[in-house]
Amino acid sequence: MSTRRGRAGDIWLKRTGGRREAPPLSRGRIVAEAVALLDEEGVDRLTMRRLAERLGTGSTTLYWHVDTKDDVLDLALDTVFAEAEVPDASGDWAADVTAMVGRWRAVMLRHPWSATLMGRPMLGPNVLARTEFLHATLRRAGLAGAPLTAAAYGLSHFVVGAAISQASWRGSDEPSTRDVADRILAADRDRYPTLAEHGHPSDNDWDDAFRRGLGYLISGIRGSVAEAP
Amino acid sequence: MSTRRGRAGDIWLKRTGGRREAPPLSRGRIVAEAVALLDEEGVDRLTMRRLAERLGTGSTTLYWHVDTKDDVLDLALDTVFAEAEVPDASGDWAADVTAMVGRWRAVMLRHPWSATLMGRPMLGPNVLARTEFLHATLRRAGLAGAPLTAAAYGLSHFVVGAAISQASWRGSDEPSTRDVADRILAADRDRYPTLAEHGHPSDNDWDDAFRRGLGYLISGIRGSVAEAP
DNA sequence: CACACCTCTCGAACGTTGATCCAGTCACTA
DNA sequence: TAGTGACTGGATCAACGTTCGAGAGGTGTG
Repeated sequence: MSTRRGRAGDIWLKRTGGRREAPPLSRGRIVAEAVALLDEEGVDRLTMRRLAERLGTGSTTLYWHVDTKDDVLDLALDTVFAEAEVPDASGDWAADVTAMVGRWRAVMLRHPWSATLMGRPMLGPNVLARTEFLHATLRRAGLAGAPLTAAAYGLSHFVVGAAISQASWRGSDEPSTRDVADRILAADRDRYPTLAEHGHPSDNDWDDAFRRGLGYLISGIRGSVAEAP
Repeated sequence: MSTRRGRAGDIWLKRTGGRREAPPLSRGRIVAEAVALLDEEGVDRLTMRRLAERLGTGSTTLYWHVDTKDDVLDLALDTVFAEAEVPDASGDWAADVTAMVGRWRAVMLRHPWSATLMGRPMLGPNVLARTEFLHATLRRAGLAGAPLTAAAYGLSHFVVGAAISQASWRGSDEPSTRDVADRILAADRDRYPTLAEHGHPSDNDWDDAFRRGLGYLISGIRGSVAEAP
């Protein structure tokens, strides 16, 4: 008998290969799984334990790769923004801005949890790259200084606000926020006459309102660039 | 000796007066204290236990007046919006809108937690009343149908986005988000040239950017009303 | 006076969470 | 063979939102 460290047969319990059989846990795998979990179950179902379970590890293992749960959220948030492709610069700044902002919005609607997470500083590289594109494009349009800042911020505020509003509408469906809202407006029709008259938006209405609203903003920016070139 | 129910002397333990000595716990008192707590310590320090402690009651008592913690947040959120006074309608719709939206923003900056809570459906009476005012004012300006919806939504998206962005900037100061951002931009100056060039906004810059951005939006709306009256 | 009833309070407790401690396991090097 | 550094996870902690059920106080009814 050779000297043994463990019980006989537990070779089969040991992990195989030069490394682990599955790709070893990494920050990247954690974040990717977090995004999947957030997409499937929403932001308040994301638990370190549940996340670890999906990854096939112990929950405490995650803390080797990540400092806190907030870090996971920050990383997940920045990750999804990579989906919003940065358009090539064409000659038409308004078209470029519209394309970028539209994709940005699409990403947030595809991952509704991302909209609700926007209350934290967004300093990830993907977010910054897209903000940089906005600034650069507006600069090419002839803006600079305070007007440039205002235009870039205005556009991003508009997208963020739009995504949050729409996501919060669609997020909760028990017993369908729409019904609740309808009942409120019906009950106090005299208090909110204009609101009640217009009813609540369908998905198409949201898209249309977004396009139009963005149009207002861009035409306002264009006006300011025209009058002081 | 008269017949006694309790032990001798425990009169002093009983509460005095026809009712409790302090005004009895009520939904209103709970919400008011919640707002105070949120203002002082921020959103993730709001605990049912801490809230109850400040009210001098047991934590479980709150659940008689309120169903869940989310209800407290919803109520607190709507409550602060009452601070944004609804302006009297003047002849100038743009001025009215500017006033309303400016006060709305001021409220959210005064209660930064409110900005981060915006990811939930806002159906409280105070929020609705202010949204109604926006709609009604724009209607008086000559808008109707889809353009009206787009304009009203656009304005509220802009305010919400602006407040969230600014609040998230000011919210965390450890070790001052500004420093972190500066370091990131300094490290990757070549990746974010336009961004780095403009630096990060002071409070005055935020105000200025808000005013200008709102100006773009309103002038865009005005343009659309002029060309199709 | 007794009894039932409604409103309101709260201690104990349950299950879950984010996070820490520390004892390990593994591959690699000297 | 011993040692090192990268990585894992079981036990554990304090805190949380919420439920349960036992009550206290006031009001009404006979």
